Amino acid sequence: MEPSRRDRRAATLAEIKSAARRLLVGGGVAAVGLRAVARELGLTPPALYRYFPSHEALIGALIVDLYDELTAALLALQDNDADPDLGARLYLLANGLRDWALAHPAEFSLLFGTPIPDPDADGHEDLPGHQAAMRFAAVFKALVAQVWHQKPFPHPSEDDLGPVLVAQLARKSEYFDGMPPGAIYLALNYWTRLYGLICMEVFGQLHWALEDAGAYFEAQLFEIGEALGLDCPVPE
Amino acid sequence: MEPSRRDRRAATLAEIKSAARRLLVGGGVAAVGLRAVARELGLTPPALYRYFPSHEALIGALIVDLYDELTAALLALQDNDADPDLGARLYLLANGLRDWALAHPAEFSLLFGTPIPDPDADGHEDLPGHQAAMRFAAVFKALVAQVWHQKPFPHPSEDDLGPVLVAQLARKSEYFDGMPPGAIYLALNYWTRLYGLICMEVFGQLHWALEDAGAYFEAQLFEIGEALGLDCPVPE
DNA sequence: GCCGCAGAGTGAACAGCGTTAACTGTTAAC
DNA sequence: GTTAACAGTTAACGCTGTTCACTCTGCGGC
Repeated sequence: MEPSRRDRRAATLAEIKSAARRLLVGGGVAAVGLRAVARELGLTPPALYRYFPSHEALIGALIVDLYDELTAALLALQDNDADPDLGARLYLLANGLRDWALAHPAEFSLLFGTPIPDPDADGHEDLPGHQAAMRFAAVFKALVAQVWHQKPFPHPSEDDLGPVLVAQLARKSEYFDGMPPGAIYLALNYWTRLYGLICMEVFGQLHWALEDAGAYFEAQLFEIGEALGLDCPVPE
Repeated sequence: MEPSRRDRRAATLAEIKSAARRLLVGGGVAAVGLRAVARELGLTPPALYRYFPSHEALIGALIVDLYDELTAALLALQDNDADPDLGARLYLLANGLRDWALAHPAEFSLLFGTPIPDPDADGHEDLPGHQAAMRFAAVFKALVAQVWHQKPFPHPSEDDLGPVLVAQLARKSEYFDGMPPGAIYLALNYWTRLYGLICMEVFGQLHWALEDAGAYFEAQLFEIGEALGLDCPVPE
């Protein structure tokens, strides 16, 4: 059976994204040019406009794909190792993110590197990457919420945080499956520190102090896990 | 007295960098083009090659200037408010960095946003921005070291950190004015968390959770200051 | 079974980019 | 007063994303 017209279109579309990614890992975002992609699969630049309305759209599609791939990888990691201990699962997740980032620095840079300051644009919530990013974030959020609901961890009181911060955190209580502001604060801390740490390592900003940040990351992971009331496994 | 030849050269050089910065704040790094700068001061693009050997060099000079400006601003902040309490000074410094970042997001992005993964280049230590960045970092380092030497804060033992991490940290003991690995670890934490936090806020990655990260930053600053044994002033 | 139309792809072109080369004035120095 | 360095220009090259007009191919409707 010959490939139908739609199949052929889907196939070349996949080829385009494949070539784009190959260029990405080879030379960073800057190397993913319209002409370079076209050159890669032996056709002329305007031909790509049959598949993407612009260069930016191509990059956007690439971003979505990468987010989904990362999300799937993390979910698979969770499923494969069905440890009943949620702390161990969170530990696995955090390490999985770091491993992915270190194994795919170019892709990680595209996803998490300087996502444009975006001054005060309101309608920036429906740009392609945003939903995929939310799906990715939801993986961590879900697990942290599970941890909370299994064994609520000690968290700062509302008096400690102050009314302004509490009001903002409380607004996210629904999203965090009913967690109280103090617990959301700790969840936010977890993400903030994990994210910051991985970014700094991948982007080489820790290099001046530590040539191999692995041990430091491990120690930090233990610290931030502790804040969530779980004694993370430190597998020597 | 007429301006000498050297003065004129210095003047246009300053004009170039001024125009470059104007474009930077107006439209981000991408807006700082050779032709755009030339257009800004009414001359042709090749004329700029009398002042900078390449576009990259121009950006590099801009980076150095911005680092120095930021460093000077932080030092001035320290001098103006000569609080003898080192904790208060560190608090002031951290807040000063955040204020500068929020007031100059485009400049901050240029300095701290995704500084190229830079795979395994060895000779990247002498690129223009690096020394300026080190001078900037030294401001924080010096103050933290002062804090330590005034009143050594409790720090994790070498057994807690593990031999691998301790070995790496110990290598920086000289740079950190003789602080022990455990204390350097906490100093590194301070910088890591402060830096990560500000980046996330400026780059809008906290926006999904907090529309105004000020209160959150304040709370975090208190936390990370606590780790250095200082009870940070929580004003009002 | 032929027609027609949508889709895929091409070639030429445009505007903008960083950069280079050859050239023209001005200006300071010996 | 001559000379040489300097600031600046014009023209051009190769690169980028993008558009337009065009061709060719193959599937669907009559």
